[in-house]
Amino acid sequence: MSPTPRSGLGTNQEAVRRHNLGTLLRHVHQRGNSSRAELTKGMGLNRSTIAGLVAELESLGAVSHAEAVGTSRGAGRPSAGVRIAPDGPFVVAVDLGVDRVIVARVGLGGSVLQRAETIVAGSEAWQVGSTVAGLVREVVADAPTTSPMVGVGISVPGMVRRTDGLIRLAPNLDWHDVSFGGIVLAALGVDVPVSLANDADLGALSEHERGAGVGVSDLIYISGNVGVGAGVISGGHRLEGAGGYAGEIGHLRFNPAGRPCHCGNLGCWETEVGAHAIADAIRCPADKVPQLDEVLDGYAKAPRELRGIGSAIGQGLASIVNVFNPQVVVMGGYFDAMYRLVRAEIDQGLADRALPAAFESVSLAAPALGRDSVLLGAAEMAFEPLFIDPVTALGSAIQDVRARLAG
Amino acid sequence: MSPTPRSGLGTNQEAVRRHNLGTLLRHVHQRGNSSRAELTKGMGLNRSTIAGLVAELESLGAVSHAEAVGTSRGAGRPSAGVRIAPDGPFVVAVDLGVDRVIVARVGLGGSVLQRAETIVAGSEAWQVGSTVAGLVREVVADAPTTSPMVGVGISVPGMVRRTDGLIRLAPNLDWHDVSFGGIVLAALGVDVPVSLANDADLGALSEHERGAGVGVSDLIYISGNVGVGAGVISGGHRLEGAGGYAGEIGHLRFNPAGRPCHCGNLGCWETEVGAHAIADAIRCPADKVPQLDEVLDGYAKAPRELRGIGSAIGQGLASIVNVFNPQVVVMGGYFDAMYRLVRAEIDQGLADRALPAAFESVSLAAPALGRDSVLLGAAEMAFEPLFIDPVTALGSAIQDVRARLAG
DNA sequence: CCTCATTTGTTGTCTGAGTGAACGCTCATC
DNA sequence: GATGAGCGTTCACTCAGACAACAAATGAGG
Repeated sequence: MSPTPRSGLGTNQEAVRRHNLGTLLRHVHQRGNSSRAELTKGMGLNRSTIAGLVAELESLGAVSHAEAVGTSRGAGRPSAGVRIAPDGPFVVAVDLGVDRVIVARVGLGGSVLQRAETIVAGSEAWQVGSTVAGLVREVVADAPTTSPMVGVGISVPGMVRRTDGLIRLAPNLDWHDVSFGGIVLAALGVDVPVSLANDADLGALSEHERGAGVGVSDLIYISGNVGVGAGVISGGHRLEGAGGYAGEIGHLRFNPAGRPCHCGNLGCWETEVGAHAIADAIRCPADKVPQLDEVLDGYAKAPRELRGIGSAIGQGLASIVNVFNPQVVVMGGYFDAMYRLVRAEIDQGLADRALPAAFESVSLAAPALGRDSVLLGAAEMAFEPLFIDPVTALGSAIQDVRARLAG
Repeated sequence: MSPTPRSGLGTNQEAVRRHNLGTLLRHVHQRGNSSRAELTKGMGLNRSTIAGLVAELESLGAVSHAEAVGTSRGAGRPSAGVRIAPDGPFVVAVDLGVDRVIVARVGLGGSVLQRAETIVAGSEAWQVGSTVAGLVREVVADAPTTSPMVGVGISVPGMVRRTDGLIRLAPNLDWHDVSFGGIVLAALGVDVPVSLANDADLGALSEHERGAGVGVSDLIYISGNVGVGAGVISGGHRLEGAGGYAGEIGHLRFNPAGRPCHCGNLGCWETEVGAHAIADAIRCPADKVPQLDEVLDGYAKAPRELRGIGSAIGQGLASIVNVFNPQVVVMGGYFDAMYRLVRAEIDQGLADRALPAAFESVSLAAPALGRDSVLLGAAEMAFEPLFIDPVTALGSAIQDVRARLAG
C-alpha cells in the first residue's frame, strides 16, 4: 500500500509482484505457520491474489500446503494452512564473540535447526575464518539436499562498514580492516551472499522481529559484551549511519574527570559501565571478563559494589533515551544480568536523568531471545534478501549445500 | 521499484498509481522545473508511462506544460518541459520562534511566494494563535483563487507529540500540553490538514531536501535557538522516536560537575553551549538572548571567551557523531555564527573526541538555506501528503482560500 | 542546404497483476 | 439436519505499465 517515498524510483508491476511475494513470505516468517485467511487480512489483498502468491511460493519450495491447520476459531470453512516448508530455504548465522564462535543453521520462522559452537583459539582472522568454515560444514551436515542456502549472516563485535561488510575495527579481537566475509567464503570454497553487521544492531533486529520488541517500532538493544554498543531500530528501520557505525554509545561522554578509555578520551560511559569496570568492582579476574554475564549470573543478590555501576547505567541510559526516545530498551549481554541484580539503581538513575516526555513511554526489558538474540539477528539479516525478492534470492541460493561444502 | 518492507501491507495497482504520481510530483518539487526525459531516467519507468502520469498531474493542476524548456544538450528532439503550475498548490509554513513568528506561503519547488513576520507580544497560546492566523491571512492575500491550499506546517521550539501534534513542552514559550494546531485552525475558521513538528527536525528536513544535505541520507541539523536540539535524518528517514521527541541532544550529559540545567540535572551540554551560556560569556544582556545569532554576527573576530565554548561544542558534537555516524552536520541557529567565529576550536574538539571511523566521513556545514531552513522544513512537512497521494491530498485541499479566510 | 543519427513524443497493442462476483466446500450453531 | 458464516476456486474484468512502431525535432557533418 505504501511504497518507499525515498527511493525516488517508480513502481512497475513486476516490482509489485516481487514486493507482494516477499511481504507474504515475511509474514509467514514472522508468524511461523499461518493460514491464507490470516495473510489476506494482514496484507489487505484479495483472497484470490493471496492464493496466487501462495501457489507461487509453494512452487518455489519456500512454503508448503497444510490442511486445516491448528484450531479453527469460529464458523466457516477452515482456512488452508501455509506452512514453512520442511526442506525450505535456510541461512547460516554466525555469532562471532570475543572468545567463542556460535554457528547455526536457521530456517524460516527463526527456528534453529542445527548449531555448533567452539572456543576461538587463535585470534588471527584467517584462523577464525577457518574455524567458522568448519562449523558451517557441521551445521549443514543434516540439511536436506533440496534445501537451498540463501546466505550467511555474520555478527561482529566491532564496527562494520555497511557498504561492503569490511570489519573496520574489532577492538577485542584486535582486528583492523579485515574482510572477514571474503575469508570465510574462501575457506568454504563457495560463493554465497554474505552479510556482516555489528552485534548490537543484530540483537536489535531479532528482538524487534521476534523478541521483546515485537510490534514496537522504536527500540534499542544495549549490547554489553566486552565493549558497550547499541543497536537502534527507529520507525521500524535500522539506524545504520553513513558508514554503518551508528550506535557507538559506549563512547558517550559520561565523566570527563574519569578514567582513560581505550579510544583516547577520558571517562567514556564504557569506562564506568563496561565489562572491565564491572569486573574490577567485583574483583573478577581479567581472563573471565568475556564470560562476565555468566559470572554475574552466579550472584543471587547484588554485591554492594555493583550499586554505583547500576546508577551509572541508569544515568547513561537517560542520555540515550533522551536522544532516541525509544519505546523499549532491551538489556543485552551482561546488562541482562545487571538489570536483574541492580534493577532499582538502574531504574532510579534513568528516572532521575531522563526528560519526562521521553521517560514516560520507555520501558526496559530483558532480551526475550536470551543469549540467542545476536545469533538470530544474524539470521534475520541473511534472510532479508529473501523478503525483498524471493525469486531472485532463491535463484542465487546454492542447492545441495552438503555436497558443495564437502571439500 | 522497492516498496517499504515494514508496512506489512501488500501493494495493489491503485497503490502503484498513487505512488508513481506522488513520486513524479516529488521529483518536480525537488528539481524545480524539469523535463519528461529527466523524469523518465529518474524514475526508471517507460516514456509512455511518464507521459500518462504527467498528463494526470496536469489535469490536477499541479504541473503545466512548457515547450522545449531550457538549453537542449545534445542531439535529438528536445524533451517537453514539466513546469510547476503558477497557480498550483501551495502550503503555509509557520516558524514559531521564541520572540517572533514567521509565516510564509510556499509553492512547489520550495519557493517562498509571500511572507509575513511579527514580534510575538503575549505568550499565551491563544494570543499567538490569533497572531498566526492574521499572518496567514496576509500571506494568502495574493494567492490565485484557483490555487489550492494543501495544508499548514508549523515549526515549534519544543517537543511535539507525533501522533497528534500536541505541544508537550515548549520551555521558552512556557507552554505545556498545548494543542496549537487546533488553536490556529479555530482562529482561521477553516479545516485544513495541519502538521506540527520540532524546529530542529524541520531544519534537518529542508536541508536534506534542498540545502546542505542534498543527496546525503544521513545528516543532523543542530539547532541553536534558546535551547539546543537536533533533527536527525538517517537512511533518508526522519528519526522521530516513539513519541516524536527524539533528538534532545541538549540534555546529553557533558559535565557532571557543571551548572544546573532547567531539566533538573547538572551539566547538560546545553548548560555549556546553550544560548544563555554563550550570552554570559560575552556579557550579552539576557533580553537579547533570543537574537543571539544576530549578536554573534556582529563580531568580526571571536572574543577569547568563546574559545572554550567552541571546544565544548566540538566535544559534544563528537558524542553525537559517534552515536549517529552522520555524513553532514548542519550548524543551525546561532551555531552557524559560532562555527564562523570559532571554527578551529569546534573542529579540534570534534577531531579529538570522535571515533576515527565516524569522524572520517563527517563534515560540518553551514545551513545552505540560511535562516529559512526551519521555515522551509515546515513547508516540506506540509507538502508531504501531496507526494504520498496527490489525488487525495488535492481533494482535501481547500480552494479559493482568500475568500474562505476572509472572516 | 541536405542527409543522417539521435532522442523524444505519440499512438496502439500487449502483458500481467490484482479485483470482484459466482459458486461450492467445510465448519459451528441451533 | 438445516442454516449461516467464512473460505477456496474459478473466470471474466480492469487497469497500469511495457513495448514497438512511427512521427517529430534537434545537432553534426558533408
